[in-house]
Amino acid sequence: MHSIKDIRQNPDLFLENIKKRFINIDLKKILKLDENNRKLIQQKETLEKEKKDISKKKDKSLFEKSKQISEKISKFNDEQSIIKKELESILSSIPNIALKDVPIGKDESFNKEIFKKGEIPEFSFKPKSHYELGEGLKMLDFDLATKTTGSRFVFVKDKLAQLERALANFMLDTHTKNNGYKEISPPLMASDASMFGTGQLPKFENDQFEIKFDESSGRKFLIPTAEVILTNMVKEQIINHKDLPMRLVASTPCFRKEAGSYGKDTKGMIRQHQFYKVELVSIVEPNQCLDELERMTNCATKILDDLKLPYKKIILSSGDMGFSAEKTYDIEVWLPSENKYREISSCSSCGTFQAKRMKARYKNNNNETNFLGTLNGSGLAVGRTLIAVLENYQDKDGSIKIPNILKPYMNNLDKITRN
RNA sequence: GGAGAGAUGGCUGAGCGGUUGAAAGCACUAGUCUUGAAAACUAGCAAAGGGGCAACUCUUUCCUGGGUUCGAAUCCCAGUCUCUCCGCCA
Repeated sequence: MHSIKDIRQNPDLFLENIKKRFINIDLKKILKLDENNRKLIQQKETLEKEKKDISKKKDKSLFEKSKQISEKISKFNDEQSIIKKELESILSSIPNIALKDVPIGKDESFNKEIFKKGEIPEFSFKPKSHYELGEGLKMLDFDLATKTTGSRFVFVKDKLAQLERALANFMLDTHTKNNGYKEISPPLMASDASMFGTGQLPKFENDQFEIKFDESSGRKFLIPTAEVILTNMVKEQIINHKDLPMRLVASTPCFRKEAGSYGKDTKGMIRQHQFYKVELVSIVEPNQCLDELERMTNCATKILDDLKLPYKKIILSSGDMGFSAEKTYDIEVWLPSENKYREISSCSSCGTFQAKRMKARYKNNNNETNFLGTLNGSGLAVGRTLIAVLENYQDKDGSIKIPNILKPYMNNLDKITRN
């Protein structure tokens, strides 16, 4: 959320930044609302002062006047709160501003590659897709999921289920032991306020699964990513700078409607309503955001290095970035069957954008209270990593070699073959 | 599901109709002392918003929303959340 103060003080800069995002914002309307809002506040405060003075004097002859003032105040109050609400609703649906080094462009075609790494495997045969491999092994079952649940779900069975768990555990171990992240096992549902805090609400409500509770309780949503719940751990708090940075990692299921992607990736488990993801979240002083983003991205790519999976790192263009991000790196892993790279991680700095929505602050060493910086990144998407392992480690007979680093997690199994 | 208790500043915790933005303690910051540190002492220390070039000043805020009153952290109503005990249950 952008603060109206910043917009008021520097409308041109703001307008320019908004253009980079290729969205329409009626800046004039915002400024007009702000002006009216402040005018009403002034009028209201003058009356409030008057009223306060009367009650301090305790002069009975003025009591009647004070009553009249109260009525006037409540009129101004009503008027002002309407304007304030409108102003806030506009402000809350404006995305974060892209940083200077973010390539400008309206969609993913303007994303820029930073580097490629790893050896693309050569096959003496035509490499199969992960779902052909998984179904061949009888360890991925999409039809069964359709029967029990519906489309975009999958049963992972037997050794592949174990492999999926091995991947998540390997990632968690790496991030906790080597990268300084604290492991969290969080709730998988979040309140509407938390969803607002990280930016899923109000604009992207259609992508979220809402859970029906008893009528008296507040709205709750299945988390689309652990980012929501981990980031909101500092919501409405004032953190001591000595406790920063906070680095959190969680392996959780994620739930997404994928509303806007009908017909996209309908085959296989690339795009599911439910998938496991190991998520990294960092809470830092705002001036540390960019350094932390590099660090976090390195933590993510290290997993791929260890798994010996080929990947490339790209920086997203201004138009392709998520709502809350000011700068985003995507990591894309090589999928032989598609003969291209596919997203497996996305690491973003959100600057103070989410913190302002969450009212998450910290005291710096001058004892001043400021908004925190927040970052999030996948480290990595477990389901897609499973896909990448299947496809990159496949043999001609449809069996899957186990990456060396995962063997301790797989009882030293070398290979997954059909039973 | 039944019966109670509570929600106050970064934290703990007083206040229960009138300079209370709010005692006290802890934490934090600065200073004195010390070779340094600790301890002790002294001082400072809430947030949001408005006005002003600024010094500064005004308003709001004691869970949320209503109400009573000239005046509410304090009284009344509704709601949310938390805790304790009993029951039920993974």
